[in-house]
Amino acid sequence: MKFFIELNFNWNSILEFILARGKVLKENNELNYKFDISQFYTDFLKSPKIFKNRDALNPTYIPNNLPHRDIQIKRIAEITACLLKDGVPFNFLSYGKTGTGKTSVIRFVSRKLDEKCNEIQINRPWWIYNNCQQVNTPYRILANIFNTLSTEEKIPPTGLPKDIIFQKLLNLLDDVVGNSVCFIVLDEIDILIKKKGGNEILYDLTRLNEKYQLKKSRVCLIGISNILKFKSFLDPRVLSSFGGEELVFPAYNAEELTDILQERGEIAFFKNVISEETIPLCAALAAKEHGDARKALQLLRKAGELAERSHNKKVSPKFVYKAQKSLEQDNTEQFIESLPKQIQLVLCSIFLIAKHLPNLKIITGDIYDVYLEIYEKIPGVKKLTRRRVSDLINELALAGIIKAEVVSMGYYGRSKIVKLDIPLDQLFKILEKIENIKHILNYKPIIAQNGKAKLKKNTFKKLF
DNA sequence: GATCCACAGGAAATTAAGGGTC
DNA sequence: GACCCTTAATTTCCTGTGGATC
Repeated sequence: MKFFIELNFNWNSILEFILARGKVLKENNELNYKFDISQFYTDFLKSPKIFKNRDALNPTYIPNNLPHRDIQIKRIAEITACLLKDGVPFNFLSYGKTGTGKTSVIRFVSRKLDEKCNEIQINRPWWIYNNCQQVNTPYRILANIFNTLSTEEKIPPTGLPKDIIFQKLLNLLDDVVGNSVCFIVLDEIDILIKKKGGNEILYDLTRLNEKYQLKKSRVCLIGISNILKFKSFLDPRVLSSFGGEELVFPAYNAEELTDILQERGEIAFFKNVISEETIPLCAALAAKEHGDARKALQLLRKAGELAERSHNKKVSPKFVYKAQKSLEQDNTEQFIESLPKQIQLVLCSIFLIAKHLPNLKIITGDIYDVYLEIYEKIPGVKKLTRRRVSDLINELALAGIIKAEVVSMGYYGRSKIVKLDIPLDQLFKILEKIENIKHILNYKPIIAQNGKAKLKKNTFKKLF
């Protein structure tokens, strides 16, 4: 499809071709092909066994050794060690980009600390993990902590006043945690802070020990963030509660990622399954993406699975390249399919303009106009305002589906120029799979019907 | 230098849904 | 059942933007 773009072919004819071809292939497939699941399992069993422990490549797997994180492990061990002598560790913050081992190091230290508590026969601390991307309202954070500690009573998703839950939590902490410490780990804490009430709940949690006078138990707060500058959003009172304790997790380089993959590979695969060049290649590809160890592990796992499916005994570099392509496609497809209907409609509006007017600079006003033309074609979808559609465009840009750049055209106003960041044909194939959307894909927007893009007082004329 | 355009985007208000208490 | 509470999604209102044009 790349050469189609370069030669500037007419998209209508291309899409008609794709549609027609797709239809023929589909019909042929339906007539001649039947998937034999029993045979598939039989064949799968005959394929060489290459995975010894597949879970070792999961991001949640904590190995017995974490390479290149000794400094951070030592620092957290120093902060938390006082617990072994009846002390209360300081609250602290950890920073680092995605896949730099922040959560893994904390889980690793928590496991070692638990083992030591068992060894010297003192009460083990509680560890409560809260990912603020999923649980990010004050109410839900309190409910999550309560529900983790409580085996009987559970807090519902909504309904109770916050102060009631707070009081229940205080009682529960003393009952369940007893004379020990409860570590509350707030992953992606920056998301919480940007939300209304985020600073207040942090303030309350950091003051549990003093202000609310827990009788027996103690609480220690650990904040984890991907954003180095997030402290600027913190309330000074909250910031002071973290006592200046901070840990930075630098990104891994290719050599460090190679070491990590080497160790995990030995746990995950049977001996001599991985080609010599495979691990350095995975490491190099992941290092390009900000040294993300999670990506590197995902790549190695997918490469292994592809080799297994094609009955190969070796995980060679060709499977790494295939895995990379497959992961990118899978992620985009899954993401778009899981989007709410309204945002899918906005994306569909952009698609229709790009399809029918490939040379047009797409602006927010055009997108909204096309959105107004198509939203009624989907049952149960109500019209959104321009303001909301503007936010949805931003969400698509944030997800990397489109590129959006604010430009000023002086006397002709200010708008956003939007460009698709994935190939048009790939987007077509994804949208075609969405039940309520697929029938709109052949619609021709009014701006394409009369051959005139939005030109208010010749606005954006110079952009053509 | 004032005016204008077409929005961008922040903040507060509103709405609907889910749930609890009395 | 009335009322209270929370949440997420959305609307409404508003100010800001920045460079071409007047």
